[in-house]
Amino acid sequence: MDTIDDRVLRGFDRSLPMALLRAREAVMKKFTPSLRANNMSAQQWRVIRALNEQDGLDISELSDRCHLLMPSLSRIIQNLEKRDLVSRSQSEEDNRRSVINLTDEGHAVFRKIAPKSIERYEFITDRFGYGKLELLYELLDELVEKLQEGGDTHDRST
Amino acid sequence: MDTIDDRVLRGFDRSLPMALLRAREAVMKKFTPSLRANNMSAQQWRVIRALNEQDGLDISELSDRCHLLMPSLSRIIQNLEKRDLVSRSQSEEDNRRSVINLTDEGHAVFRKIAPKSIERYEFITDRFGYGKLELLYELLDELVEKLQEGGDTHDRST
DNA sequence: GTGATATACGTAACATGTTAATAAATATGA
DNA sequence: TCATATTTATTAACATGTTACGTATATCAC
Repeated sequence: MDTIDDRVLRGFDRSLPMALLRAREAVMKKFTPSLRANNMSAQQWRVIRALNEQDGLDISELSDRCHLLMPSLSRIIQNLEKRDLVSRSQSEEDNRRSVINLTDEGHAVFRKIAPKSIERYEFITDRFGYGKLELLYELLDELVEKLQEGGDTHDRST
Repeated sequence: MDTIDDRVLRGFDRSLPMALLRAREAVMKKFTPSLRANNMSAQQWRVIRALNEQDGLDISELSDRCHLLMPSLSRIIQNLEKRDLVSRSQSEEDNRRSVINLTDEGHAVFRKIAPKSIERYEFITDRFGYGKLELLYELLDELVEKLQEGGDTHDRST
């Protein structure tokens, strides 16, 4: 095994990205079947859920809120549109923007899946503990915040 | 906004999968350019890194350690093989298994990228704090453990 | 107003995620 | 031994991740 600069790279299975990935997989694992039973991917569900919270978002805002890149979202919207779960209209003030709305059928799908999502959250809170869950949220938020704070000056690629 | 069973679904941007996703994105963000500069994807790097830790793994073991599904890994190995970063040989005891080894060129790529990875870890530790980082690891591990522990009986899809 | 810039959205091309189906080798049990 | 089941790996097909590029509209500088 190669070592670098007299330092050793953190053990692979102890790396932060892997730990986060594993946690995400564990959290999603038992919820995905509920989605698939309704022909929904996790990403499509994110869009539906975001629109349920606030209807009439444009694609850029959806991209931000769902953490989906524009090209992915573009295809996802087309897919959902084809299935009549969302509808698209032109913005009045800015002709570049498309405004996306949840159709009645879209709302129906949301109401069908949401209880499963709530169940899952309750199960996780139950198993892991409310306090630890809140602590985890705080740590994750703080991590993101600290990594964004000005600089990252050791990398000039931006 | 629809509500379900008198309960409301946790705010979208406060959901656990999203928090984990955001954290992972933040952690990876400044490291990806180092990978791309060497024509490496994050997944390809995982494979290289796993093989550097222990050479001669078969594809199933790589799948476990890298958290890559077999079909993805199958394509990734083919890609790396084409670029002479890994080599493939047949297992003696079990003719179904392929044994994957890092080539000299593969080791060279590892040694080229690894310092950037170490830098990134040090930066994160510096910004976030060693204690908090360890606490985060513990919480993530415990979360995975608690969610796996027998049952998940509220979902019968397995 | 006109021309340069920036923004919103889309497509292209390739890599990966994900489920299903398949082939080949091995293990199991009658 | 032989049929059957299991394991290992691949491919197919489609959705998504990711970067690069194109197009239309909007904004800004002058």
